[in-house]
Amino acid sequence: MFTLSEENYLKAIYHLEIDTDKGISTNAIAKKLITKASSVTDMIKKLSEKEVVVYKKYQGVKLTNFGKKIAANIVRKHRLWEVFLVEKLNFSWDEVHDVAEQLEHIKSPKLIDQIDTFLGFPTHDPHGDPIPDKEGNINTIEKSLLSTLLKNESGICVGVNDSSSEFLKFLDKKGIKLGKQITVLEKEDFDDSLTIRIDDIKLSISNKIANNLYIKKS
Amino acid sequence: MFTLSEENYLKAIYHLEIDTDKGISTNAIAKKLITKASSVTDMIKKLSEKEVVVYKKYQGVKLTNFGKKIAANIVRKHRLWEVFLVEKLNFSWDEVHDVAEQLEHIKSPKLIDQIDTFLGFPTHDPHGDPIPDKEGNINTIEKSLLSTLLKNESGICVGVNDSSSEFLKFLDKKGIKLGKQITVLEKEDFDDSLTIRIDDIKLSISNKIANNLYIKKS
DNA sequence: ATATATTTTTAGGTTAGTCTAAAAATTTTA
DNA sequence: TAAAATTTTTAGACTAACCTAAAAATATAT
Repeated sequence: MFTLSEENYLKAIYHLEIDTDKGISTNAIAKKLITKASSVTDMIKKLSEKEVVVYKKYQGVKLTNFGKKIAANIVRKHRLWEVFLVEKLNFSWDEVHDVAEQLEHIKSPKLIDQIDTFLGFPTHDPHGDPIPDKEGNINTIEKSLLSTLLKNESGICVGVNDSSSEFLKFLDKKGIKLGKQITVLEKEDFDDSLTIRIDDIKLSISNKIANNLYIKKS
Repeated sequence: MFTLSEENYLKAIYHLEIDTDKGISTNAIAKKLITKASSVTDMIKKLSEKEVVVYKKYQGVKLTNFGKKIAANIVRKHRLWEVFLVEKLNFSWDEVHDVAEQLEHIKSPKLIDQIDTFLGFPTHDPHGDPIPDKEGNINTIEKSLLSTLLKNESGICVGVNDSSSEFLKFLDKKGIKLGKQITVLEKEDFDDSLTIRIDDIKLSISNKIANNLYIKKS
């Protein structure tokens, strides 16, 4: 069994490993968890003894298969709870993160199975992130950052990169939601801003926004 | 804000205060929480500084009004989650306790409000215990232990005293549920066992069982 | 009322998880 | 490739929540 703190470390390493297959550095983990590198070193030793990570001094860590499974299960719980909050309890997509951070640590296999059933076995959370299955497998779909689309390309909005409350509220204000069709009408070389069409409305969005929206090209 | 451990102490004291208006002894708390008296003394000092209990050495503790409100809120969350598990997620009444012990510590006022709404503002949990309102008030109904009923008296089963999984499973096996009409047909002086009628079936039950079932007399 | 038993508190220690500061190793730069 | 910068680890300390053992206070029994 893993403590709350151990679970948070596993989850952090899991997320960091998505971008790379190299060892995850002590500093990267410290930054993600807003803690000190020395604390990370301590915890890594503990996780290494529990055989959820492989660790050699000064070389970062990698999750073992066992560690990956534990981590994916926490992510699974997090994302299922997010769906539950939005679908059943009228939370908006910018309100769910902090509560799901707590709920993901509840230990009850039956509970999460029943939540999954109750929700009809969802495959993605409210931000478009895939929900791992019980074995920890995820179903990744082909998606591109909106900023990488060329003029006249279009697709469906399928996810966000930044899921901070501020960014999500901004999207709400602009009428940008998952499932919407988006077409790139113009790209400005000057500041990399875009003009897009969504619901037959023209919208000008900055590069920062375009760098945080995922599109499934059509 | 209170730690998980502090919340568990507050809840324990809250439950112990139901039976008495005297100070709750260190030993009673230790027994309830399966810990040592010395640990209880330590924690009591901390709770006393946080002004949720009144404490004088060697005289036990009492919750302050503030402490009562905090404790009642935890109990409220526990019982609402139990209803949710039974009503929405197909848990049986003997499976909910351990999960609710975890869920009761989730901190999100919106979450518990929405759960309450989603469930249609239930007043009692699956074991017949009343759910405190947001201010911590509980609606106590007139109820008697089945063991105190006289021959030929009858009433509705409205609660259990012991909510251990073993006892609840035993009740399931005998067909005893909340809401059932129960009539006392015989009382044996010899061992204080009872013969009762439930669903037009005659049942013989021991004093131990009768001491753990609450009846609303009719 | 005094001796005995019980309860409660104190004193001092442990573990998990964090921290700061300094030492050691690695990486970058010139 | 040697010096400088950065990263990582180690050493030592802190807090929360627990523990054991002993001392102190209270309650019980003769």
